[in-house]
Amino acid sequence: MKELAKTYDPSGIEDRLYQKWLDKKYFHAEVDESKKPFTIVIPPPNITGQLHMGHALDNTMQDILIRFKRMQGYNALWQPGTDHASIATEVKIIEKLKEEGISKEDLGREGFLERAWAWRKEYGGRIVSQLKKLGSSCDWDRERFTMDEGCNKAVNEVFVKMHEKGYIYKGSRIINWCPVCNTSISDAEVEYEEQAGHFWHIKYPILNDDDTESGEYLIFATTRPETMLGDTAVAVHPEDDRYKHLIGKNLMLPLMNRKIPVVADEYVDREFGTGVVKITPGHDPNDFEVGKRHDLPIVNILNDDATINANGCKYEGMDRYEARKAIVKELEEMGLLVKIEDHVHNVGTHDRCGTTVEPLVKAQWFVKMDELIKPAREAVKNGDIRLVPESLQKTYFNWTDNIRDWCISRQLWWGHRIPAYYCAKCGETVVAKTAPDKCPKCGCEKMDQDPDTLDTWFSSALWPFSTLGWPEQTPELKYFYPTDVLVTGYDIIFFWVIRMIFSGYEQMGEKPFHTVLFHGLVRDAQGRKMSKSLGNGIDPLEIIAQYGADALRLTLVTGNAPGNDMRFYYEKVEANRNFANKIWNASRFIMMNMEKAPVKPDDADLKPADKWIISKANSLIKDVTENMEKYELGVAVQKVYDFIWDEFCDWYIEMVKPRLYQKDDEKDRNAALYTLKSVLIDALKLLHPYMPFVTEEIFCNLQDEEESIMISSWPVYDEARSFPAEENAIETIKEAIRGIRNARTGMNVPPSRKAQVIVVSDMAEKREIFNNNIDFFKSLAYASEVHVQEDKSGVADDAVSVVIAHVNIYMPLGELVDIAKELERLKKEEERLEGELKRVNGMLSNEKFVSKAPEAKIAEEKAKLEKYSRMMEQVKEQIQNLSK
RNA sequence: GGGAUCAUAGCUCAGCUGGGAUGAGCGUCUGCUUGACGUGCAGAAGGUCACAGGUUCGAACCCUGUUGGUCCCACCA
Repeated sequence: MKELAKTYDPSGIEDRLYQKWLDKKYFHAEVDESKKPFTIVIPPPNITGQLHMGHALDNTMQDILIRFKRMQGYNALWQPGTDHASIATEVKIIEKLKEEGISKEDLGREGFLERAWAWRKEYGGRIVSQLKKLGSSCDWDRERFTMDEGCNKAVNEVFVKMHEKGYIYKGSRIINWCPVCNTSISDAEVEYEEQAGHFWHIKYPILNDDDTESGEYLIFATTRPETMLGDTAVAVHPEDDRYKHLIGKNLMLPLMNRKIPVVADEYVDREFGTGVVKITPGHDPNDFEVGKRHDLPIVNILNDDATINANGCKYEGMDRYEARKAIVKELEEMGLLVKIEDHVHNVGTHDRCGTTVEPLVKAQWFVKMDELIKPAREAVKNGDIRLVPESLQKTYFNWTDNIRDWCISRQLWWGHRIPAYYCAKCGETVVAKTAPDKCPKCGCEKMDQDPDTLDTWFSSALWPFSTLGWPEQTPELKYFYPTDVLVTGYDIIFFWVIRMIFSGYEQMGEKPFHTVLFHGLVRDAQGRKMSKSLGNGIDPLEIIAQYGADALRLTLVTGNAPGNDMRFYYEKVEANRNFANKIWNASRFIMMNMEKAPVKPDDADLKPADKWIISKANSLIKDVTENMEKYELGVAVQKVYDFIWDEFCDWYIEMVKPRLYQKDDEKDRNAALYTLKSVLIDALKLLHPYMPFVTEEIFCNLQDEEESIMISSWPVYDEARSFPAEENAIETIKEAIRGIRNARTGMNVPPSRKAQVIVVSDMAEKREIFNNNIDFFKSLAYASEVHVQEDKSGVADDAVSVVIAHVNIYMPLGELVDIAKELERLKKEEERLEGELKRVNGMLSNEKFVSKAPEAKIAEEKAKLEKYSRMMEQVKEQIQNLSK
C-alpha cells in the first residue's frame, strides 16, 4: 500500500491531476444518443479579464453541477469560451496605443483591428488558464470566442433575419452617449449615481405679441443650465391657472436670442418647483417626448466629446462644464439668475468608465422589443424557465414589463460590424449577410458598410446556440440544445439572461435553458464590494497558491443561500483547508492499516458500528443528491462535511480502532477495513464535485485499479443498506459515552485515569446493545473494565452516575468524587429534565393539541414523556443516595 | 416614488417552505504528546431568533405594521 504525506499539500498535486484529466479527455463530450445530455454554457469571461472572486464563484458552481451530472451518467458538456467585450477591450487597446503615442485614428480601422487581434492572441488566453487553476472541467476542445467566424455568422444571420421581420430598425432617437468612449450605449449600461449638484433658478423674459419684452418672466429651475442653448420651448401644465394665459405666447431665450414658445403638456408636474419646465428635446429623454408631441425643433448643442458645437454660438468649443459656468455667470450679469440651491440628484454614468453620459439624438440601430419580449416573459411566468432563487422573478418581470427598445449600434471598431451597406450615390440601405456588389436601386457599385459595430451583448445573447454551431444544423445543436442550467450573477440578469431567453425563443423557437441559477456578489470581510479603486480585491489565484483550489471552492459555496451576497474570510478558507487535511489524514490512517485490499464481507460479518456508518452514509447519499438536484449546493456539501468530520472521523474511526489493532480475528478486521474504505469512497464521491483535487488524489491512492474519481459513478441510495436498528443502538452508545466524558470532565478526571464502568438496565435489549459494542465502548468511555448488569448490585452509593434513557451508568471514581460537586451536577440534570417534562406535559395536557396535532407528533411526544419521566426517577434516586 | 432582500451565539452566516435552537465555522474558556491529523481530540460558556400585533393546538419560519441595513428599478425639470 502507498503511503501518504502527513499533511495535505495541494501545490503540485493540483496541476498534475488537472493535466491528467486533460490528457485522458475526461472533460470532452461527444454527441452520443445513447446517453442523456447535460449542458452548461459558460458565461464567457472578457478577454481583458483577470480571474476575480466573482468568476471563481460562478465557475465553481458550474463545475460542481457538471461534475455531479457527469458522475450521474449524463453526457455532460460544459461549453467554454470568451467574450470580445467590445468597449472594455477597445479602451484597453487605446490606452496601450496612447503609451506608444499613437491614437486609433492614426492606425486606421484596419490597423487598429490588427492590433486588437494581436492583443487578443496575447492576453485572451490568460483568463482561460486561470479557470483551469480552479479545476474547471470545461470541454476546452470546444472553446469558442464571441467574435470567431461561427459567432460572426450567427450574428449576421440574426441581424438580417430580424431586420427583415422589422425587429431591427435604424432611427434617430435620443440615446445615451459616452463622451469619453465616444459611443452610444444602451439603457442597461447607464448606472445612476447620487451626486451633489445645484439647482439653478433661472428666468426667461416673456414676449408680447409684437416680440417686445413684456417685462414679465417665467421662472424655473434646472440642474444642467448649459442645456439651455438647446432649449426650444418652455412647458407648463395645461390646467395650471398660474400660467394658462401664457400658453402659446413666446419667450426670449437669453444668450441665444431665440424666440421659443410656451407649450402646455401634461408631463409637467404643477406641484414641483414653479411648475415650469424648460424643454431641450435634443438632450433630455422626457423633453424629447414633449418635443415630439409639440413638433418642436431639436437642437443638438454637443459635439461627440461633449464640447459645445456650432449651435452653441459663442460657447462653441467649450467643455460642457466650462460652458455651464460661463452661462451661469452671464445669466447672473443679465439679472436672469434668480438663485442657486444645493441639490443632490442622480446622474447617469457609463458603467465602464464612470463618465457622465449625455443624452443626445443620433441615428442608431435598435431592436424593437415589445413583441420579442413576450415569449421570454411567458416562459418564466409559466415555469418553462425556472429562476433560482424565485424571488428574482420580480426583478425579471419589472424589466420585461417596462422594456424599451435596445440600442445596439456602437461607434467602436472592435466588435461585429453591422451588416448594413449604404449606396454612395443614392443612399439606399441594404442589409445583407454578405456585402452587395452594387446598389439594387441605382446600380452604383460603391456600397459602404455601416462603420458601427454591435453591442457586445448582441453576440452574447446568441451564445447558447451559436457555440453549438448555429446557424448550421449541427449534431451538437440538435443534441445539446436547449442547454440545462445557466449559472450567473444577478447583476447581469438584464444585460444577458433576458436577452439570451428572447433570442433563444426567436431564433431556435425554444428556450436556451430550463433553469437559471443565480449567485450573489463576493464581498470583502467588511461587506464591501471588491473593487479596483478600493484595492480590497482578493486574488483567487493567490488563495489557490496558498490554500489550494479545493479550499477556495468550498469556501465560495458554503454558508450561503442562492442569490445572496457573501463575505470572504481568510479564516474560512483556512478552515476548509483544514478539512482537506482532515480527509487526507483519515485516508492516510486507513491506508496505514491496509496491508492489502480488503474483500467485501457478508452482512452477517458486519458489526453494529459498521452497519451504523453504512446506514448513515446511505441516507447521506440520498440527502446530498436531493439537495444538489434542488441546487442547494451549500446545504449539500455541509452535510458531507459533517458526515466526514463528525460521524466518520470522530466516531467511526475511533470505534473501529480496537478491531484494527488486534490480529486474532482477521475476518472482523477485514470487515472493519472494508467498511472504512467503502464508506470513505462514497463520501469522497459526494465531495468530488466540490473538492475535485483532494478527492481524486486520495481515490487513486486508496485503490490502485481505479483510474479516476471524476468518471466513477455517483453513489445511489440503496434500501438494503439502511439499518435503523443499528443506527439506534449506536446512538445509544454515543449518548452514554458523551455522558461519561462529560461527567469525567466535570470531576476533572484525566483521560489517562481509567475507571470501572457499570452499565445497569432492566431492559434486556439495552443490555444487549452495550454487550454487543463493548469493544469500543470500553476505550471511548475510558473504562478499565465494563460490567453490564440488570440491577445495581455491587455499585457503591457514591459512584458517579450518568443517566440516559432506561440506562444508568456508574463509575466508582473513589477519592476523585466530590459529593457536593456531583450533587450539583445531578441537580442541574434534574432541572433540565424538569424543563423537558414541563414542555412535554404542557403539550400533551393541551386538549386542542391532542385533538388537532398529527398522530405521529403526539406519539413522539408521548414517547418523550415516558423517557424523561424514567430519567427523572433515576436522577432523583441518585440524588437521594448521595444525600444520605 | 415602486420593488426586492436582510435582521438568529462575540463575528460571519445556515436553518430543508410551521412541531423542542443537541445549528455551523471562526473567536473565547478548560483539559489532552489517546500508535491519521495540534491544520488535531474531548469538554464548556454564549441566543427572550430586530420590535409590535395577528393566524394556529403550536411561529425564527405564514400575515400585517414598525424600526434599521443593503440592493435593484424609475427619476420631477
